[in-house]
Amino acid sequence: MLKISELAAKTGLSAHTIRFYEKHGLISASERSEAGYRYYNDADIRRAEFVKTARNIGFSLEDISQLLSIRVDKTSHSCQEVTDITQHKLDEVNGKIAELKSMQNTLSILLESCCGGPEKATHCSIMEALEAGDVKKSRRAA
Amino acid sequence: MLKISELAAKTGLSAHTIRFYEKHGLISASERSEAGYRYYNDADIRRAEFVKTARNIGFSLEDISQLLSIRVDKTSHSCQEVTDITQHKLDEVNGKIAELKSMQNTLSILLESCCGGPEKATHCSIMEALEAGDVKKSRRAA
DNA sequence: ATTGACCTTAGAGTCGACTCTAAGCTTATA
DNA sequence: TATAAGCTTAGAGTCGACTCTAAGGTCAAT
Repeated sequence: MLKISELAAKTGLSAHTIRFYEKHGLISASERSEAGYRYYNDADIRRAEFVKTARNIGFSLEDISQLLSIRVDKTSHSCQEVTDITQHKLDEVNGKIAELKSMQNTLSILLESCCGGPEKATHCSIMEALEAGDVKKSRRAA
Repeated sequence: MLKISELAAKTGLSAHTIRFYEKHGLISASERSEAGYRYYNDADIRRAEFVKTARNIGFSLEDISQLLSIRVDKTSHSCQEVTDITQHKLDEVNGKIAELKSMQNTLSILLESCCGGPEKATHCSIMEALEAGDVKKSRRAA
């Protein structure tokens, strides 16, 4: 049985974050001391580590919530449900990458065009490009 | 001289956003009607379009603020200042891409490992990987 | 017995970039 | 003249994931 700071040390989450996750239903302490201190057993610890792992991969707390509800009753859920969540996340990630690559491309082109020296910015080609507006649009998504 | 909704139509920003940008010192209307209506002249419009272009590329409002202060007095600023902002942004973008690629990689591996079918999730290899915690860490940055 | 480290809670604050609301003028059209 | 569309403001709300604060209770060691 670990106290909250011990679980924090073990998982790398902060005690604050653990309480925050509890408030949002991701984690809980199956026991409390008389004084109200949280005590985490092995199952609690495994669940917390599951959350940490999923978080590290990049799943949102909402995604993790879904994964956890599959986890507690695997026989009522299919592999497809799991891959759906994962695929959806991958699509999201791919979308963001595309967006960022467009930005990267634009920024690289701008940088190549400019001397970058101590010259006055009067004829700076980056400023000119921004004035002219002739830059690819890297639409930012929600 | 354009009214705010006309500037909005012209730039693709919303009137709300234009006022928001004004509050943050990015844009302003050089004239106001007796009733207080904003009126934008050519210089104002060009400035608004500059902001829109920079925003489209992915610069933050803070970055744009700096670019604008260079823009209003180019002789007091060097190309290097402009490239510094641009390079900094590019570094940031590259960092985010690296992060997302790591996520992408992890997610792809997970997806490949799972059948994704209607089978019960009891032995789902994605769930198992999350349980085991043996997944690459894609540290999310600030 | 006292210190100091650790625990509890509800609730507020942070970040960035909007987005919206309410209440009340103004202006254009029918 | 009445209605609707459009403008004004200050200020609040939104999103996600924390992060922190205040005020107080608990526990181990000296």
